[in-house]
Amino acid sequence: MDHDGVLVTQEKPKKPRKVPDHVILSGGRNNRYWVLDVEERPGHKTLTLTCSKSLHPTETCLLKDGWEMTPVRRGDVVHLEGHSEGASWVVDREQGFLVLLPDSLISGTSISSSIRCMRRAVLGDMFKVKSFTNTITITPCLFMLVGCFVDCFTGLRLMLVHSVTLYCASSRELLQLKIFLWGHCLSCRGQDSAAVVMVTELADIEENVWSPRFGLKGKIDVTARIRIQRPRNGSHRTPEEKTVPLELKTGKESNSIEHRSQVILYTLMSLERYNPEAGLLLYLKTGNLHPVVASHMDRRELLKLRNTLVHHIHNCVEKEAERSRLSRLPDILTNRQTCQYCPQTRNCALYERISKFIQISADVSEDVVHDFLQQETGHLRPPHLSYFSHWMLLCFLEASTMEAKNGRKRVWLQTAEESEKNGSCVGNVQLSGPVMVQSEGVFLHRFQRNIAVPQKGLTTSGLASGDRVVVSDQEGLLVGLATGYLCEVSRTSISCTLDRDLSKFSGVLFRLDSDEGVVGLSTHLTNLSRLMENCQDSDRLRELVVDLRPPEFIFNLSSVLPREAKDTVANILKGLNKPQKQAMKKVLLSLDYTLIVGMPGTGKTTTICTLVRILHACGFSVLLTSYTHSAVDNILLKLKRFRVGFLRLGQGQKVHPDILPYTEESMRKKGVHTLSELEQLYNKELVVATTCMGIKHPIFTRRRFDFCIVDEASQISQPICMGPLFYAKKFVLVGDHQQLPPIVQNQEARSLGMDESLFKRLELHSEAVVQLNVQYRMNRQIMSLSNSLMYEGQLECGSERTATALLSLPFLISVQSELSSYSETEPQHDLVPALESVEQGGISNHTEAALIHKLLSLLIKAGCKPSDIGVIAPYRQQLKSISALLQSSAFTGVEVNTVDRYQGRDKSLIILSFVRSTAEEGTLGELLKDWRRLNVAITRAKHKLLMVGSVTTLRRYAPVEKLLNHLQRENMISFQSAHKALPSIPL
DNA sequence: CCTCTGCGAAGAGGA
Repeated sequence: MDHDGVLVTQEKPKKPRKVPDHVILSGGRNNRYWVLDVEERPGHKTLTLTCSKSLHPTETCLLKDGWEMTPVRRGDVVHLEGHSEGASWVVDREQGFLVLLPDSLISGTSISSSIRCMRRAVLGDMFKVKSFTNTITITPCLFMLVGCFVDCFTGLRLMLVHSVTLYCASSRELLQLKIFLWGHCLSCRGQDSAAVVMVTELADIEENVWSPRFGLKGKIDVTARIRIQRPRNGSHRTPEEKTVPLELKTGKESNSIEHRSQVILYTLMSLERYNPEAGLLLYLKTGNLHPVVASHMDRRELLKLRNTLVHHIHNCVEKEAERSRLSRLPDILTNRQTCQYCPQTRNCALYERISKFIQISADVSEDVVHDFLQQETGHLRPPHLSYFSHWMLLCFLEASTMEAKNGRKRVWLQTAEESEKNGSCVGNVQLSGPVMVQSEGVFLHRFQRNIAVPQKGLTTSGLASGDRVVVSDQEGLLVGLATGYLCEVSRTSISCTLDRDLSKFSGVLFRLDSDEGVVGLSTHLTNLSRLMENCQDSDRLRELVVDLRPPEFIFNLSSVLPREAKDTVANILKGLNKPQKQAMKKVLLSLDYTLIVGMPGTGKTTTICTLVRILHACGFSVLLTSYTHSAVDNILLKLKRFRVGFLRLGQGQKVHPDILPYTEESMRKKGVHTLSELEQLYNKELVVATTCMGIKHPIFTRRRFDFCIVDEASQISQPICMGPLFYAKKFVLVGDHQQLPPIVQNQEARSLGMDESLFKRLELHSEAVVQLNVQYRMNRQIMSLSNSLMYEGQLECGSERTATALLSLPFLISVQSELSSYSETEPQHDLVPALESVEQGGISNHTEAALIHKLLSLLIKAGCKPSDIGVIAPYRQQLKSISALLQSSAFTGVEVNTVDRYQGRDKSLIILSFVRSTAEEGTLGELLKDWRRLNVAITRAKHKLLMVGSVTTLRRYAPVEKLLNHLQRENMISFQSAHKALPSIPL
């Protein structure tokens, strides 16, 4: 503190910071200010702000009467409510609100749960705790019940004076609703008995509200229209009409501060829709209706809580001396009443243990806390705690990068026109035709462009079928009305399935925004937390994953093979090669786990399919998973041909059409009405298949499997990969750590090892590893590249036919003569520098693209089928510039894609464009530094591989350098100039 | 510098 009493909270010197690209600032109603400086004085705080990315002009905001406690920091984005005079705002007891990080929408229940324990609310945001009850439900929830009576009574004027009786058609249950006499504002409270409130209409049920103004979100049980009749001096005044949120509670009538706060928050969220000054709280057990008046004071205090909560959620990682670490959470509350039934006790204790572990211990050493920690985490040893905290940190780092990229805020901060330019939005559409109910809670909508506004077609919008979408109104008042999936995009209309029926908005102009990247890392965190649980499943997995206990095997196959299955198994094994058979044997003998290394082209899918068949024949149950839907379905498509039944879990939209009949969705359509029928469906098949993220399905609250198989395991991060493993006694991971690792966007997280898969971690136990090294894809020369780069000669051809297979080019000779004349006429062309260009969307190389175009023309002319050709590049932008040259119909069928996307696939002929070609000292990108990406790139071709790139630049990448050396040694580089090389394998 | 797939969700209620 200096002599003025100014407390400098930020580190001096104050460097003027640039506003990051992803931050959107604005003035006006949804204003977004960037905090340039925070000046604290006793009793108040002054912020220096700007809503312009150029950092001027600046404004100030004075925070006092408690607002100065808001944990706002330099570099935060805030929203201001109230008014300003001459660019200076005042937020105090009477007026104004400060909303910290308003684009992080916090749910009403999170805030109300923070009233008693802020720590619990923060933990609740990180860890989704699975409820202790059975989550398999068929019976409609309360809201469907209410929905039913809305159907029956909409339009009916209900005369509710003192009490009213409603019949609920679905349950034949009698609901008695006593309607309390109620005055709508505070001053009337004393004369409540004089006012009569009538609910005249139920305007909406389970309305979804996103309120970017207050940084809130929630679902409002009932939106009710009410009439307030206030007699005065015997004479009747005209009744007042109001629309208010009504919160239903089926439990005990507590009228608790949490319940009332929820209602107050709903009044804030719906401020822009109908500006309610109060809401209703209805307890169905007693039928009592409580009015909840939303005073400025209540709203103010709740928003302060929200600000504290959002601060903790956002600052879960802090940086010290260039190194990140987990931040401390709000203090532990040791109130037996509150803590006793808290669902977060384990995480609360875990977090305390790891924060002590990492930081200098705080003063908490009370016996109560000690006992609590002992009880919850006594079973964990230091390695467990450090695994947990390490991965928590990695996940938070990664989440922060994803958050920065998260485009959801564009839905309310950008106009539809602006978003359409990014190709992530379609604006100016309205409902066309009726809304169809597809199934429970799935409503099929069709939208059309508003004809009054002439615009380009919808197919160019960038939205494609299968995308997740959010529907909002065009004006930005009704944000996040519904979410769902796009089904079909045609030139004139768009259809999608939504979670709400929007038919009452006919005529309203909508915008549809793609809703990507909002998954977050809650599955990761929840899995990590689960790994630390004190229970059998978790203890065993923790031993294997964290302690790296060596896996055990038995030696006698006959003890696991049922006698009656022996012949079948022997029969199935016949089609396999040696290493594949070995893999089968190893899995059967394993007591813990097996790792199958599937080198390129070695028949991974076939192997897994066979493995499932064998396990099935032995009567073992199998949980079959992978990270992607397509990988899961690939195996199932093969499995389908044999007589192996299975149940496929997952969104129908994402499942392969041929697998659809096996999904839960289509099974349920055949008639599942009771809980036991549903259980039957879930238990019927020995084989269940889903993605790693699909494990929160209710089936897993009960069922356990003998084996869990995870395909693509080397591409899955540890916290996700372990998810399905909780549900099986033994597991099999299939992958190849020499191919692509899990994608990690955050640089620091990657450097701290987040891209190490479980497959790789466990690989140190070589006794658990079987290698599939016999491949049926590449011919001998192509295979030699990979062998010299990665596999040290381990890769073998499965047959002489594979080894010698060549591309057939029936018209080669005529093209050759043409080619030689071409070279003679334009020899200097190849000496033109082929420099890369850095554009908005990434890096590309137009010269390489042109060269590839030429190569393709020649090859196709020589008789190569376009569908046998794949063009790959590490950079997405390069695909665009190549595809742009391949518009002619002659090229239809040529598949242009990234290296990453080609993993697991092959083509007869592959042309690889390396793209990078910089002048001398240009910076090197990350992509080509990865050995594994290069390995994938060169192992996609069966018969011919053409690589196009600049040798001088590429030599700076260690992996490519090694490859080039090999090519040179083997005399495989056929052409080279100063700036360009065209290595190729002779035909 | 730039590779990309996952996913329902806020809130239900027991003391």
